[in-house]
Amino acid sequence: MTVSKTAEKSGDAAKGRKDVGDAQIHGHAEALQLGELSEQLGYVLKRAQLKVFENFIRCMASLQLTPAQFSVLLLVEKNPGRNQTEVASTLGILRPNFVALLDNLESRDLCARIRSTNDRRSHILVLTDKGKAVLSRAKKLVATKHESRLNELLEPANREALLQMLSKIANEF
Amino acid sequence: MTVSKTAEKSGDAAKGRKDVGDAQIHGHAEALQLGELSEQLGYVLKRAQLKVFENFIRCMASLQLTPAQFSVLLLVEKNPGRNQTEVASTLGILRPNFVALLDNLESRDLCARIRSTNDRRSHILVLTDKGKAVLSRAKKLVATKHESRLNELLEPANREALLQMLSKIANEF
DNA sequence: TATTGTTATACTCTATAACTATA
DNA sequence: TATAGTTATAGAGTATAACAATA
Repeated sequence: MTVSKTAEKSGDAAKGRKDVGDAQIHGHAEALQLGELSEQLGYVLKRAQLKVFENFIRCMASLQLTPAQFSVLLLVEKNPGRNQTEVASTLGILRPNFVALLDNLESRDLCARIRSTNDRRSHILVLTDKGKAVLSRAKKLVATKHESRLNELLEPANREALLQMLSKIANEF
Repeated sequence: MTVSKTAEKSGDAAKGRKDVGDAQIHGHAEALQLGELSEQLGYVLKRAQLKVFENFIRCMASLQLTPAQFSVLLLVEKNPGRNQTEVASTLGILRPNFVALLDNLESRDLCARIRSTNDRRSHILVLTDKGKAVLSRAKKLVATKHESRLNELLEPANREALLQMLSKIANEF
């Protein structure tokens, strides 16, 4: 919302000179001061989230899996036999919006809708063999390319603390 | 992307019973297992971010300020006299998308565009008196309603560590 | 009557190209 | 020629209402 994916240049910062004569003539080259913005949790959270998604998408380019698609595959693998409503609502996806997402995964033969015999209104979701194979490769990519990048930035203990705090916010805020 | 704003009920969890007979007949009532999803930084980050924005918007309802609008007011207050391109790009907002956002703030007399005398292509941005007053009230609302809520959840030291890790991710990932 | 999956639709955010006025 | 602000437009993501099939 506040933040886009490109446009990250952010100017070339003040080069340590005292006079601003150049800026007066040719325009300000100095980066703006973020001030209180850098203390705003929502702002920093949003920018961090965009960066992480961006990196995720880049790491998954060869498999063409978005974060949302990956989350569906993970959840269906862990909970085979659940219906669309259950899977969608667990992920916070509205049922109408889940249809196109599933159409995509199904058309790529990654997952399948099966009419439930108990309740013929329901579509039970399962991963196809190809879906399982792709998910397995996806997990490896996440581990070797995506998470490894994160581990360079944060200490393992910090990484765990970060996840725990974010979960707390997600669940209790 | 993976996550919507409503649809947060997430089922009423398993009630500690052993048999799943009821589920077999009337459908699964048990919550799905998140599994590896709860360890995915991107997933947790996104859900936390949505919760924080949701709360922010609720806290700001009386002033009708979105997170994006608040971030613009904060940045212009801290850096008066910069032009649209500078402010927008600092916030990661694309220039074309910044126009409507500014139109809105200007129509509410919160900020003003002033044609620069140095470079008549540029619009210098400043807060109006009303803009300063509204921003001041907004900051108080953020402190008393929004941040106070966060402080109930996290220890002050943890809050600072969280912000620092998120900044690191936002800037270096 | 209620629920599942679905369609249609609208609104917001984000992204790109191209115009205008200035430089 | 290049840049600032703007317009138009397209694409995601998200939201609500309503329908057919089934319970």
